[in-house]
Amino acid sequence: MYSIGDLSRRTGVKVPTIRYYENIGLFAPVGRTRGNQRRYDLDGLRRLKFIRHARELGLPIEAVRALVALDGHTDVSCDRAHDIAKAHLADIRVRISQLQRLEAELARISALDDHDGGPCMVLEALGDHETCTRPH
Amino acid sequence: MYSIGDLSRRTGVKVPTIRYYENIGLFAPVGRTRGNQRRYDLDGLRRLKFIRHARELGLPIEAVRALVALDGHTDVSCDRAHDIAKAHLADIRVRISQLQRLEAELARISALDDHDGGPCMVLEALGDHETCTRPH
DNA sequence: GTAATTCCTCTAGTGGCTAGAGGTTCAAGG
DNA sequence: CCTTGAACCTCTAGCCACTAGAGGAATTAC
Repeated sequence: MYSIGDLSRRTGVKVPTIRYYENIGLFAPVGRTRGNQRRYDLDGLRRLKFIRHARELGLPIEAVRALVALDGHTDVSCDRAHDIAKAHLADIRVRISQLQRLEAELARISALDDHDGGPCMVLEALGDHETCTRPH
Repeated sequence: MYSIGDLSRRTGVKVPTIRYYENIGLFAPVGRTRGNQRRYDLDGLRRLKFIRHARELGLPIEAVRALVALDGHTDVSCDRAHDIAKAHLADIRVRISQLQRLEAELARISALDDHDGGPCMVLEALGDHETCTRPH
């Protein structure tokens, strides 16, 4: 059996975060000691690793919750997991596009040369929507 | 003079957000009416447009605060604005790289074919850090 | 036995808003 | 002028996913 600190060291998930996951009903210990300390088994360790990895992939907690609930089920669960992964992939692609547009605009602003004694072109560009070369 | 609703309609910044900006000391009205309503002048309208644009560029509030404080100052402020823009650009580039790595990993997972009656490979890949083809 | 470490619960904070409750003021229309 | 609806006000709390710290109990190592 593992203590919460054991799990934390083995998974990289912090102790308060493990407690948080229990509070939101995502991940529970198998039981408590007489001294009220949480104890987890090997399956708990495996599940926390799953949760951590899914979080690292950027999946929101509710998606992770859905995935955890699918564990060990049928082909229906496989389709569901597939849907979750694909939806998340699409979200990430949208976000990348947004950031790339921002990058282009900031690169343009950063490249402004303003050492001719006039007003600060960088400051004006940072605050002026009309000078944007494209929507962002 | 503009009311808060006037400003909101002219800038696209919501009324509660304008109040929030006042609460955090970022943007204040020039005064109040006898009925305690906020009133803003033309410079206020210009400043809120600045703030909105900078936020849309993804700059954190504290960076926006620093930029607003630079308005109308010397070459020193120009250098400072330049630094803020370049630092933010670097942050965005880091974030894009991170997301692109995530995208690649999720694309790999989404492409897994698992209809041969075995365990769900998508679900396993989503939860298993060891199967990652590269760090993310 | 003692001291240090790890555990516990609870509260509140982070950033940047957003939502809603309950009340006041203002403006338009009859 | 009166009524009604819209716009204004303050205040509290929530969103998401943690994170930090206070104060105390349990466990472990020497």
